[in-house]
Amino acid sequence: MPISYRDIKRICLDRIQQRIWQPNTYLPSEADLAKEFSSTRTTVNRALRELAAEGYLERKRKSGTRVLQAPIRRAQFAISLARDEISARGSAYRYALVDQNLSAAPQWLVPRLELDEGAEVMHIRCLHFADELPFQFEERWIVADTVPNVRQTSFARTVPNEWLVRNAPFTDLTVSFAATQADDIVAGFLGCTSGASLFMAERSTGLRGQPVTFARLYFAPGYRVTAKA
Amino acid sequence: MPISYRDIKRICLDRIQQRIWQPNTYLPSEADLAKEFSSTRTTVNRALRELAAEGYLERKRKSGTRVLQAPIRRAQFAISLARDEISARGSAYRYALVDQNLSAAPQWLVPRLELDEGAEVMHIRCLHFADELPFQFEERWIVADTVPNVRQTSFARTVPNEWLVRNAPFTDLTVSFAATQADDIVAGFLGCTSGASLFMAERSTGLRGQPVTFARLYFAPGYRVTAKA
DNA sequence: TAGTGGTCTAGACCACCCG
DNA sequence: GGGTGGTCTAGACCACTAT
Repeated sequence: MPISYRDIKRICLDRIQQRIWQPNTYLPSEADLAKEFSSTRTTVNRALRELAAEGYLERKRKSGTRVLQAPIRRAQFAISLARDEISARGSAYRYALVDQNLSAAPQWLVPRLELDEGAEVMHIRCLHFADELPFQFEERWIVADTVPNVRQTSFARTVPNEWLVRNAPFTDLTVSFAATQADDIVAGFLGCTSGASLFMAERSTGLRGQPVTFARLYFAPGYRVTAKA
Repeated sequence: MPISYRDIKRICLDRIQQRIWQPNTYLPSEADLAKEFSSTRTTVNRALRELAAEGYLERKRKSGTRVLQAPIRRAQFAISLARDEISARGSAYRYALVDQNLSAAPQWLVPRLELDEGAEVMHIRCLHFADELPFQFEERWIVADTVPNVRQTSFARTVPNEWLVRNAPFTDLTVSFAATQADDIVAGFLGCTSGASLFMAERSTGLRGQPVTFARLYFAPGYRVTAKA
């Protein structure tokens, strides 16, 4: 019964984590490992390639495969739809539109999305509730030239995020997290005190270089985002 | 000249993004695609496997390969050392210890790290400066039983994070982000007003189930973390 | 039961790069 | 120059699962 690349991967990871293979030292060559495991170089290659992709190893032609001192661990934060996040917590989801209107992009947004001066955007403000408590206040701008349908769309009953997934494919995504202070407006919508410290996410997407949408998501106090790596 | 799996991957990604292959529909089988590209199934397999890993496709035996409606985009935040983050911005880095002391773990930390009641921890408070401005205030607890060396270590000139990388390997990592309000102490160290809204990261690591360290990182006002996907 | 992806083998050529 | 990883080919068997 042949040994699988998964087995080889697991064995190698053990050796790394138990420091049998010391940080900053070189592994045996693929050919040698293949002999050791009675396998082929193709199979060993896949195991090591994946361990390198996961940040444990660095591979270079001729030099060989080296154990990284501090494994580069990338924490992944899944930025999902509010509905999914709330459902996953076992809470009831409700959406509510605050208002929407088509107008020229605000000045600060122009450089941010690399818009043309005076480009039309659909501005939407809305709320996401978890068990009838405000969970997230969302402010979003959708570029009308890139997503023409948006001019005729009412978001009274349609969640902007979910509509976009179906109607505006994107290829580029940038997400950032920051802390901010609730102003009177946001505080009102989230039902918190003005000046409260809020977790904020900003998300912009584009389609092959063309700007699609920019969103600011204000989370109710106490929110945190977690990732295991 | 044979076609590479990268070429195939790029062509397939184009077809997905241009909706030539519609969301929720099935791709031709690997064997058919291999014919189309005058390649082999092995090569096509690698291309599709990677696209699936990146969240564009879902693959199942017998059913085939399906285009996902909303590509699952995972934003990756590299959690790096303060020194690296500050250097990357082109600023000068400086470290300063506030204090350190060995004592019993505070009550709230016990369940958090699944410690034994009364376990000894090294408590460290320190600062990271960028161009002489406070950048991050760090409060950290290192479990002495898991990392015995810590009892004899002075962090006056040694950055805890960097020392841990060399002396305490870890296998498990949890990171979370939240917003918090600066109390008087933190405000003093960061040179901001008390009550300011701060971005906070919490990071705990373990070694095969054993707790190693827990850290709270308070960033100076205005900090944000960004990821492209 | 049949079709599809998952994986392994055995061999080959090549690109890169250190000495 | 020579060793190492990167990749492709051609073929095979198997595991899963829809029908």
